[in-house]
Amino acid sequence: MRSHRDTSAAPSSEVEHEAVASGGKTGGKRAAAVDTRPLDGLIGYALRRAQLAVFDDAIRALAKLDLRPAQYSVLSLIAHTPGLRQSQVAEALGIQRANFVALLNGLERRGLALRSAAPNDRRSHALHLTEEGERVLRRANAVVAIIEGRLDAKLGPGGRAQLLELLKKLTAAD
Amino acid sequence: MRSHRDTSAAPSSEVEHEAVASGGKTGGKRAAAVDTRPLDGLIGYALRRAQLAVFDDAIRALAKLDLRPAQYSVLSLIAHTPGLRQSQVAEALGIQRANFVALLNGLERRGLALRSAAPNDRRSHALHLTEEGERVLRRANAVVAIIEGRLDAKLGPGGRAQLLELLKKLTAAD
DNA sequence: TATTGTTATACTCTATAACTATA
DNA sequence: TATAGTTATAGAGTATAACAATA
Repeated sequence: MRSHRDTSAAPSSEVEHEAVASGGKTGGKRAAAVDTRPLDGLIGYALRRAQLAVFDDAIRALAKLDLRPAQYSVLSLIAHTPGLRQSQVAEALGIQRANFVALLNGLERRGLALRSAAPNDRRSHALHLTEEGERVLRRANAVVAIIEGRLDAKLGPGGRAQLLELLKKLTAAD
Repeated sequence: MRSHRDTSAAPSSEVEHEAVASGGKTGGKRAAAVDTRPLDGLIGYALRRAQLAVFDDAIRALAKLDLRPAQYSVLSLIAHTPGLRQSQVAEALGIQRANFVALLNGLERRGLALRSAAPNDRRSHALHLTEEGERVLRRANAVVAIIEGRLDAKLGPGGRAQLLELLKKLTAAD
């Protein structure tokens, strides 16, 4: 997608507007990289860019199983604790229960998860994975392991533990 | 607009709840926290939760200036490098140039930024902040400084530099 | 009365195709 | 032909109100 841009060029604050008459067709008109230093030091900005970069990868990889990250997380939680109710899963993942309905409909329509009667409350549905759901989840777990492994390579030794620790501090309530 | 609900499908199999162990403690009105450990170790998941938590705060704070994070980042870049063209700013922030139009329209309508004639290319618009835009940006910078300061308190000494370093590694192209 | 699942709705964000005017 | 800005549109994601069944 993005063509490689070289030319770092010194971060001079003087911007040269002229030049590069750019009449050339095949030529070398290169877009000078915009100076993003005003934002680079912000945790919020760095966090957003990193999250987008990581999810870009994850979304593409999981798409091969026709799964989106949110669907994967739902399958994962249900598999680990069968019988969870919709509200519980939705709240744990920060999804409004109203929006969780369509998400679960999709998983159920594809035969990956199912709603069954909850034991003590006839308002609730207990959630379970089907055998197909378990199979898809296993394949998804393998995909995720590869993605996370690539991130480890980028982070270097000890990087994962360090990063998880720091992110946990940010996520904790005030 | 997805109003059609799934009437078919749903393997409607008999409700087979054999030994619905109910995950352990049934009863009790306390909302037992869902076990999210299957996800907690994932960089992707931790990154998303942290980003949402941080932005939740940032969105609320910037809303007092009627600014959203994306608008703030645009004002910030234009202020630092006046004369940037729309495509440059959009690409630097990972926004499609088509979507950047409405964003900039909003800033221009409010008198915070303006499009002026670009010197060498009559297709392009050079972007600048108005004086009001500079004023709003200064107030926004103060707001952002407070937010980032709160994050520093959570991260502890050295935490910011460490986190920025790790996030940079994740954002870098392969 | 309160809660669970549900529907409907609206608003933001994002992605893509196509147009225009320039280059 | 290619590029900058623009329009239109569609798809996800998200937030809120309201309703029926049940607690």
